[in-house]
Amino acid sequence: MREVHLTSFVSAKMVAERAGVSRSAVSRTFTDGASVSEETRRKVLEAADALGYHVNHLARQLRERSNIVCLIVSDVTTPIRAGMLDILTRKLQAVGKITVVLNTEGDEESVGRAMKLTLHYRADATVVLSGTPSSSLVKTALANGQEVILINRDDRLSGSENVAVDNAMAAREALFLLRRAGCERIALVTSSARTPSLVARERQFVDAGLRDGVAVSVVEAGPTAYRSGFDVARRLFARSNPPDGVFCVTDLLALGFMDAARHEFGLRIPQDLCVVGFDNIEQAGWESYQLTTFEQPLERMAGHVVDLLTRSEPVEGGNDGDAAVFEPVPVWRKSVRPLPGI
Amino acid sequence: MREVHLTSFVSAKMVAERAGVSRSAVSRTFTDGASVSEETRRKVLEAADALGYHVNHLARQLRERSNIVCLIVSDVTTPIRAGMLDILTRKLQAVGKITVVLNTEGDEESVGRAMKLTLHYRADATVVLSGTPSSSLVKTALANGQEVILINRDDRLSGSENVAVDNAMAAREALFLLRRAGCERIALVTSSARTPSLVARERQFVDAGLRDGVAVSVVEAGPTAYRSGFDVARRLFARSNPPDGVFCVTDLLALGFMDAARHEFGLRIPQDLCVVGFDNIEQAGWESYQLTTFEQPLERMAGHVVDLLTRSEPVEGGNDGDAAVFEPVPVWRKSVRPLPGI
DNA sequence: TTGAAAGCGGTACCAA
DNA sequence: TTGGTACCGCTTTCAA
Repeated sequence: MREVHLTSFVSAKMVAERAGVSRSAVSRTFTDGASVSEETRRKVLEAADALGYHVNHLARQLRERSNIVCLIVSDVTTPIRAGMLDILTRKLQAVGKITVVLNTEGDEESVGRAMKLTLHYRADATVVLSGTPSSSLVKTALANGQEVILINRDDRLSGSENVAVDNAMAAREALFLLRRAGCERIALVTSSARTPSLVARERQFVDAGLRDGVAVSVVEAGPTAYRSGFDVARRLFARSNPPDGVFCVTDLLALGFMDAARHEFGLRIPQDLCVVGFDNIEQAGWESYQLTTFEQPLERMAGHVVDLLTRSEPVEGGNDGDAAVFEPVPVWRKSVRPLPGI
Repeated sequence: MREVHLTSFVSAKMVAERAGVSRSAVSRTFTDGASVSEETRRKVLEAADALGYHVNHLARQLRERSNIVCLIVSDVTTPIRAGMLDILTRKLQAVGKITVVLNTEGDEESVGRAMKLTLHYRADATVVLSGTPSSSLVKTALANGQEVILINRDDRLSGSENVAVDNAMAAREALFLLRRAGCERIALVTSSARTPSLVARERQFVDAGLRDGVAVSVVEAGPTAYRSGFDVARRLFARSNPPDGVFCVTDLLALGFMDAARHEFGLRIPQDLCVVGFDNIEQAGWESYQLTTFEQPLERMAGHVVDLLTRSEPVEGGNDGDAAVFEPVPVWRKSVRPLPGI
């Protein structure tokens, strides 16, 4: 490789000229399974290397798919989101797709803008991690031959594919753990972000309580964040009749809750208070927390997304079947008493 | 909007046909400052809406820039990286650019593959958050008219632009804090990932010690992670003559270190042990840690990146000037004794 | 195996 | 203001 200083991308034409062959020859050299003689191929590769040529995949897509996947997401700094993003980008890259991250505020308008961008950039697929796109935009996307995959948004939008985690199962199990530990005043801490999957966790937990004949008090924190969990615990334990067993719909809330309980009120966990979370973010395993929680099987969920995007024959006009739902796996640590009365 | 079911993107031609105008008219309708009559514009917009048309920005790039920026990054789940990614995607979107996230392992080969992708996808710019691209690839990128921005990689690659944080300043200040607190056995905990900026922090801290006449013992943990900090503390405090003041080159290391010191050895922080971190990730402010640290001014750094990418006249053939360096801001919390002997 | 030509979805220029 | 035309970089078909 020698020359530099062009200030603009080198094209196949330039390579062709330098190699003394036709543009077609250059193209063929870079498409597998095309017929080029060893001789031409060598000349082309040499010229390409000298010029620093790379095939323009965007021009290529004028005929085929773009291999672009858009990820619509908010709260990227949140460990669970960052985790999902990490795994998805990896797996997508592994199958030759590139990921455009569209960072939104999660509100309808912002998500709408993002959806339009996915259309502008001819993404093969849109994967929605947060927020809910309007159904008309989903329809447009599908009509344009784009796949739409919704993750952990339990609202079924016609035509989209859905992958989700089994909230009901986690909620039931969480209640079980708390009751087995002998907790008598059980509370559910939820967030002000009423996303479908948070709401599902909440409702299922309360319902499970109803079935068991235990009253669950529901308390709404602020946004899904450490600070919200912290603040809500300060409120709760400053009042009479505070809970002795809590299910937080998110690890982040749980971690904040634990910190306030311990450092502001001197509560011991799990002796005085049992806490269960959800997500199994890395911090839940840190020595200061050792939170018992439920892990979202991100790896498998992302794998499923990739499967959907790579199966040979995408379902015409989208999917109307059920969501693929994955079982969260319980992660037993130390924030819940193992046996009653201990 | 009515019809659906096309399974492939709608083009300007289709809109033109439906609206009964020429392709040019459609194009003009969607480029600002073009001259179209109200009447045609209306017809076009109507047809476009009915068909669900969106301009193909990828085709547009055949003539102009792509407005794609590639972010090369590893360890996305790490709070500091997630934070950078969050801010950058936001700010880039705000100026009409979209972000392709290229998730790498940080090693040369993986970064090299990513660099090639940025060329394939005709990115206007490549921003490297982790790993170091080979200088020949950087040269190729620049030769193709792409801007290359390196963040926190102190190795100067000719032609690239650099933005970094002032490691020397933080290292000096960290030592000052520890010494003022009366620490006598000072250690530096670094990671096995010998990235330029980690190495700089380490070297500068040791040098500052030398100047002050205090010996600093350097201990290398595993990769930059909580667990590494934890393990290294277990090793250190199981031996004679353990440190009483530690600068960890990363908050994540510091947090793990604190947890092991407290929970495995019963050490009190800051009474028995002072700890200083770097990054100011969210978790550093959590009640269980209250880590004194240095904040990377991500907001300003990202702002600078965007400035570089949006200035009207990019420097021909790249930049060879100095890096833009930003001062980390000290965040005083509770992991260091405020005054000697307390 | 090769080169010429057409077409992918746009934009820009030109003459009407 | 409008439509026709050329061209952006690439792949594919077609004839040689």
